[in-house]
Amino acid sequence: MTAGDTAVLPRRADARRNREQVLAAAEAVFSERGVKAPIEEVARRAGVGVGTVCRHYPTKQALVDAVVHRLLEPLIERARPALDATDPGEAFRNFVFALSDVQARHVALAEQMAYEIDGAMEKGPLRAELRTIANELLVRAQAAGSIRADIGAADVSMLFSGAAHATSLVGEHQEELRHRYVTVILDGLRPMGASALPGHPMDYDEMQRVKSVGRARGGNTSGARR
Amino acid sequence: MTAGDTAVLPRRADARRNREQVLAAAEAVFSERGVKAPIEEVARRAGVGVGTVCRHYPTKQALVDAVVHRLLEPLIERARPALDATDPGEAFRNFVFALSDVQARHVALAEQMAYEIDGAMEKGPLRAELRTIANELLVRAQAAGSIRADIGAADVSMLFSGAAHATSLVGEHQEELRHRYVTVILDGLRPMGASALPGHPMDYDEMQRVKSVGRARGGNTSGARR
DNA sequence: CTACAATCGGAACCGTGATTCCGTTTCGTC
DNA sequence: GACGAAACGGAATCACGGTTCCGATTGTAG
Repeated sequence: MTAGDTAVLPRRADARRNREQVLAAAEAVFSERGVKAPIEEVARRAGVGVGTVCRHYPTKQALVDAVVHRLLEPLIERARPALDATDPGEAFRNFVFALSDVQARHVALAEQMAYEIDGAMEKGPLRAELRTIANELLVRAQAAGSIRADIGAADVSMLFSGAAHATSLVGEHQEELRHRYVTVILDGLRPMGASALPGHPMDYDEMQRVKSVGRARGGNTSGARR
Repeated sequence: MTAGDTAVLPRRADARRNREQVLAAAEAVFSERGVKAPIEEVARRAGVGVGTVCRHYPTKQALVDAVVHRLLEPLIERARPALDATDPGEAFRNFVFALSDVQARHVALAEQMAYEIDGAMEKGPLRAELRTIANELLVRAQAAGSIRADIGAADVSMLFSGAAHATSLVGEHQEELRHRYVTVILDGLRPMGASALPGHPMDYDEMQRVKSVGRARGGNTSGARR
């Protein structure tokens, strides 16, 4: 089930227990204080020493990856059945809400990973599957006329991850706010009376390409230097 | 005019020149590599030593603040006349595009500042003015029936800063993408056939309050720990 | 119960980056 | 052109956080 802990599992029972506690602690700490939270904090929360954390996850990045993996899994479980839904528009909207919930819990993670180390971008079969599903849901919703046609799956990702990111900065009402903004964006994605958009629909492959350009030299390649 | 360099200006000509060069370099470096870029990089780009940078801006945060200040100023210049525009809806839309351009150039900065050190949140009279203008533009657009009524100025900020953030992760087509997403969100903000939103319109004062709650203890106060 | 290997805890080590210090250089005045 | 103060550069200092190491501890097979 947990295909992510590809590393050989510890032999001893207490080790396995600790490994799990560390992962849980990391998830909590990272969503509260962001990925920048020191490992020592994770260790303390897990009730173990730093040495233990570092033995189980030899590098901080490895720990981050593991946490992300753990967040993605349930999302996919929830999303897969949506492919058989009767109303594609409804299915898409539900998925988007679910996605934004997860993203909101680990914006800091996703971000770091997305444009810094990249990390699980290609590695994760989970990520690939998530994308496939998201794409499928979008296309069906578009075919059903529930979503404007001039939008790609990557556009959707960005729009909603942006909303998740924005709300992650506040302390209270996060959930409510996020849903508020997701709703607004969904309204903007309806086909009726949609304004003309500059550019063209962006799919995941192109986003990938376009991101790597950015990573090569900083981040802002468009526009001239001042 | 430059009310931000509140620190006593250097007496000597070359010092003033350097100060300016440092600021320009910082703006460039920060938008390219993010606020995390080392001071030494800024110094190199400005063609001065680190010591010089640190003398002019005694702390890195001070440097960041100064850069933000410099970005806000022209935006306000552009926004003020919009208050007299004939079409409030159009004025609002224009302002939003302008705002998103600036935000996109310093997401990293704004972010850092907004939820970490907070910094200029109350200090900056510029920020206050920007808010006032933004709020006014929104209210007028709503009164004119161009924008849905169940939205507050802080909602608008968050939505668009989210869009800016999302696009900041890519390397190419930033400008185009950002406008793409801003357009989608603006479509979502139209009154016609708007979906019901959870929660209530959020203004800047409440956002302020709600953010400080978050800062007190990490960031995720909503929902129980796992 | 014992012995051994797997684990653990946390101190020591290392690299990175902000800040400080001080001998040297440059500006502005007389 | 000479002098004193202002500013400079960059090496030294300091703080912080990830990673490594090793003596102490603990689970488990026999």
